[in-house]
Amino acid sequence: MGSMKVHQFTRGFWEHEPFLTLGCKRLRPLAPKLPNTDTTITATTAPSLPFDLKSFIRPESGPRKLVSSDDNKKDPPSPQGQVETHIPGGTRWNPTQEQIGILEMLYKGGMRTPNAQQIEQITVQLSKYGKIEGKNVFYWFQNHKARERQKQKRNSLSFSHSPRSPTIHSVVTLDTTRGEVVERDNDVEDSPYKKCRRWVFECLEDESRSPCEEEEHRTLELFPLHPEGR
Amino acid sequence: MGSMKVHQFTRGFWEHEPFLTLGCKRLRPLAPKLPNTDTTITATTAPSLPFDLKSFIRPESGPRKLVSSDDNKKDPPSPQGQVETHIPGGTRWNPTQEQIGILEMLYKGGMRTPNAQQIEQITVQLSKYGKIEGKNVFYWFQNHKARERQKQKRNSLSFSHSPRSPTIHSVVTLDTTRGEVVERDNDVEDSPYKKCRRWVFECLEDESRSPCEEEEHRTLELFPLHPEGR
DNA sequence: GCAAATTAATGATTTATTCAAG
DNA sequence: CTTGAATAAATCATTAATTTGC
Repeated sequence: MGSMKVHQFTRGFWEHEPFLTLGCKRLRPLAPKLPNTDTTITATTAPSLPFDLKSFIRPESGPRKLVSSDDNKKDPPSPQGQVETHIPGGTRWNPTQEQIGILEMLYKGGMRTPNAQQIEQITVQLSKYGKIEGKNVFYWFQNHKARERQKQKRNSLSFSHSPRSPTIHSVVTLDTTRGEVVERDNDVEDSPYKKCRRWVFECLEDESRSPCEEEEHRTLELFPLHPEGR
Repeated sequence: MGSMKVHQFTRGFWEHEPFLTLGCKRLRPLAPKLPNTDTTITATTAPSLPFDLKSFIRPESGPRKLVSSDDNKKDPPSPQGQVETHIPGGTRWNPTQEQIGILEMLYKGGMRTPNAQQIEQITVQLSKYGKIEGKNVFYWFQNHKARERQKQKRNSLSFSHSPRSPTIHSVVTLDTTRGEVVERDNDVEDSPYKKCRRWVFECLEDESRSPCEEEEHRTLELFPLHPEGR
């Protein structure tokens, strides 16, 4: 991955400029207060401003965003259209059986919304079984959570008719008493799978000690930060 | 006992809308903020890595929450002496005027959902005016877009009054002719502001133009920064 | 004049919905 | 149809700006 090099130019900032008021907004009705009326704000702005954005903006090699429709103007319209072209060479993640297995394990163990750090760890682990990125993990949890939820809702909603058909899974599933699973790999550490399994439970333990319920508890733990996008 | 979600109801209803607001945006807080060093804070501490994953990962195990006892909120009001007590990366981004200005410029220029690359660039630029991370940019666009939308909806909903007092401002200037905004500013190119403005528009141009270029925007390994629209 | 109490704004997360690859 | 991916809407949480009572 070519890490886009960005050499930082100027160390010195360009004195903050008055930054003329462009789009004004965010006003408070009751604000009879002036901003900094004081000072004409440093007229001393150094003329030397080596600020070559150009190198950043258009590194020749830099691929650009692409918008298929040319006339796709900005402007107010397009509430949400935002046509885009699809990713060229990028295919979507195709999880392997192992990966899914682990993810489900984590999910059943109570993990719902891993934070950045956890995602990273998970990604590292899962990458042993196939190509995967952090965002895949992130999305997986999002989707799985949502879909489990709607599945549940659907079920509870449909039991007015057929008294039995669904009756699926219920909570049972895998017995997540981690002790059971973990106990066997105390000696052999070579098997990546085993290692991973252990790691998984460690991870779970780390995150949520007890909350292993189906309920959608509001996040018990506030994550300080989150991944960039979603 | 179903899990009942308590509705907060603290949302702002009041919203008196003074038509046409031409005030200033985001006044400088009168609060304990340093008048001068305002922009220089965090100058040296920031690692100059343009692309540090750490910025995307949680910075550190910052003190979260740390709620005081619930008995009474009587927090020891720190006297004027030393106000700020927590700078460290535990607080949320507090944009400077310049940053907001640029972001709004971009927004008005049509940018709505910058991709990873763009976010990265923007972040680099904005970091010249204060501490900022990619996710802040990302969130800003999300929020701004959403709030502009609801504001508009609110407006269109309340146009039952004045038969003709259309809030004209919709289309707002913006002329992508690179740097030629409708400012009466001047022609001097030395102004950092101007340079910045040019950069902004280049950035925009970058996005809305370029017919099609295959690329591999996998800039961010870890988390989704919505590489492409859908 | 100040600082706590209020209130409006907005940054950050989570949830719901939608799109499209396979 | 299933499900990865992405966006929008809703919500939570914290901060800045004002009001208010000394």
